[in-house]
Amino acid sequence: MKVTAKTISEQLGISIATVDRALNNRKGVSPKTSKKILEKAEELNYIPNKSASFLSRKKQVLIAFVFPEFPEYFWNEIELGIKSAVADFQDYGFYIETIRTKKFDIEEQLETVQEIINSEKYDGLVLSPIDDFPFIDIINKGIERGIPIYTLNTDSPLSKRISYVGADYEDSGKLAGDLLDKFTPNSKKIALITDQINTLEVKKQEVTDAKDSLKQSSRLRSRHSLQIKQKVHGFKEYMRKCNDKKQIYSFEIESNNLIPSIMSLKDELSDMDGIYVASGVLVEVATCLEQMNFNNMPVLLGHDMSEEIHQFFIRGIVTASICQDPVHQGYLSVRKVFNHLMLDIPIEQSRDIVKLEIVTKGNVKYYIHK
Amino acid sequence: MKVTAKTISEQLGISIATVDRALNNRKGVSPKTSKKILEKAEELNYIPNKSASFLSRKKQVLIAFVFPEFPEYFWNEIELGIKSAVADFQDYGFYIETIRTKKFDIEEQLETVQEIINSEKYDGLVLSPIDDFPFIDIINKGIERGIPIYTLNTDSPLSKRISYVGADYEDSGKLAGDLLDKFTPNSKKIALITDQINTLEVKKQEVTDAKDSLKQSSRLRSRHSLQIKQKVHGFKEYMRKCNDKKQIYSFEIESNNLIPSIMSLKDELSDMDGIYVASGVLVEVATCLEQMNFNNMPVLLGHDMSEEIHQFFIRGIVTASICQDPVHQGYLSVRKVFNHLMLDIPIEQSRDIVKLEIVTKGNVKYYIHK
DNA sequence: ATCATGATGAGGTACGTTAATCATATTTGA
DNA sequence: TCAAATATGATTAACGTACCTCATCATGAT
Repeated sequence: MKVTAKTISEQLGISIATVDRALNNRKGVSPKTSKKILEKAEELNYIPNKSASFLSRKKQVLIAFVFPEFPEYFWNEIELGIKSAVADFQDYGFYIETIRTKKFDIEEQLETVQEIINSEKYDGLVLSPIDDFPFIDIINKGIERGIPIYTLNTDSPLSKRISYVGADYEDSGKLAGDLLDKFTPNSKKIALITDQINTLEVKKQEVTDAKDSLKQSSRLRSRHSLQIKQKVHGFKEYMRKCNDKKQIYSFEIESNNLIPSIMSLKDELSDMDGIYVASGVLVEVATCLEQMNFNNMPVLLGHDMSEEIHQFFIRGIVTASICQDPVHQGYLSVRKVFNHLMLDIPIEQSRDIVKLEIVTKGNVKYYIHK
Repeated sequence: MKVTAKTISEQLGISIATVDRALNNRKGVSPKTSKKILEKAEELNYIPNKSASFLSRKKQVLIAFVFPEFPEYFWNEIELGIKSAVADFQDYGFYIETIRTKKFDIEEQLETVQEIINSEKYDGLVLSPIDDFPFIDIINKGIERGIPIYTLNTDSPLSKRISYVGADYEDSGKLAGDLLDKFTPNSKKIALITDQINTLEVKKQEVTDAKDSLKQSSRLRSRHSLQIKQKVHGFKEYMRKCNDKKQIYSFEIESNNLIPSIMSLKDELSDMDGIYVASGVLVEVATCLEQMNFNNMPVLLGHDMSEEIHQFFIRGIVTASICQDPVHQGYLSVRKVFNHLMLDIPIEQSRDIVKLEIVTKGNVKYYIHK
């Protein structure tokens, strides 16, 4: 019943040593013999025992995970997923260290990544870049120095990162359109709310050295993150294609002055039928909306989950939220790296797109832990 | 960095043999020494290496999974989840066989389970019972004979099954209420559609022998399955508590005459604002509704996912569906049994409730494979 | 003093794979 | 045809845990 390397060796009358050489394609086996062995392995459906393999190989791998501190709830959930994956894999000699950076501080994150690469302590790096462009160069340099780099939750698609695990934000925006459409069947006015991040202004050609992008700190500029741009594009795309009766009003609020800048929109928001908050300020918008206390409260839709948003669900202020199960996302990202580095499953520049899930009052309890 | 049994032995100056005896609480260790060793293990955060442990123990476990053939799409997805879990665990000597039974044939399923228990070939049994009552006795008998029995997707809560992995259907009905409420903000008339299954009429006291319930085959009767009863109860409960403006009209259709009995409801359905299909006949209801082609198509809501339902999403006939990610559910059930049987994680009569997920046209692609 | 009992140590084997060494073919090329 | 290169076999030692036997020593009961 159980097929081991010994089974193959016995059935073919070839020594285990040679079988092993063939299976791990080490030198010293003639092509004929090798072929015979591999065919037999196929025939018997031989699967090498991972436990024995790792035990024997005694390979140890340490991976660094770098992501922001905020939104706290979201990244704590991600960390839960990472932890549960580590529990599964640490027997195989696979270890992980997580390093948190400040949310909006792109320079700190760049420095942290640079330090990690320089330290040569880690066998791999998983990163959630705050912005895409400023990281292209540092990622590519790291890859060239032989350290595998992956992205998580946010991507830097033009870099040479090995793989991305996270959502398709274009799709996320489209789903928001679909939902708002369904929640406001006969209504017309929809608000789209976004805000910006502080990032480094970088043109691709002009950066040739990772240190360069650090030197450019004077050129900090506010703009939409890649993620927001994609959500907004998806949302508008959906509305254009599927629903030409609705009118979209876009509002830009100030990141460092959230509540006042939302409150100042009171008049505009008063006759909206629905509001879509594309960036991570759903709690703030909900807080303001509750204060405004309109006669006809608009449908409010946004992203992500937290204990606060939970409360807004219960009070009926927020109708629904679009989430990517962060625990699963964390687990998946670890698994991806494990497969690549420990099982030598080749990954060529890939994207693992996680599910978009719809959360309302009715199923929120499955999305809140503790 | 790495803590093994040897580390403990060296730090305490006690031989590995004794350390091992203490860690696996075998006899031959004085309480003092044992305490010292266990405390040291705790202090060093010693985690026995699963790989080495399983390799050494050479314990082999074979589990039988028994579930219906239909709905085909759903159970195929479950099987995918099971397979991926098996891929993770087979190195540890954990094997699984799946056995499919006919959907509505409760007698066949009882017989299959009896055969499995009698064969003594399996070290455990995971079962998705078609109905709850008829399985109480056979499960209890199996448990008494020492074979661990678990339920999956549908439960037999009054039996002594070790654990249940699946949804909370009461909650599922409530979520349906919540959604329908949100999709039909200003409307009044809601249809609730159900159908029945053929099951054995069993009173708890009267069955004392598993064979008895087989002998009673003449007493086949139609009634609502536990699952449907719970969904309907949850749905009505939600509507009662949260929305007294809506009127619910219940319709019972004939399981062996689906399409005609739905079509006969044409007049009643014509002025409904929303329809909730609580049992697994969403495709049939959607088919009929599309044919009826009302001026004001009602919002149609049901459960589960399939390629057919996908198509109805695209054509706008079905608005949303409430699902439990079947792949994950399958994976989870395997993991549960693995933890119990291989890691000796004690489970006392437990329920693992899986997430309820909302699927619409906007995120359906994440729920359809191939 | 003798014997049984239990605690402990020492040492070994096994699990399946990896990987090394050394010895023995067999083939290849000049 | 002989040396060099390559293929193969035989043997062995890890990896960390589980579990077995045998020897030793201390304790307390008789």
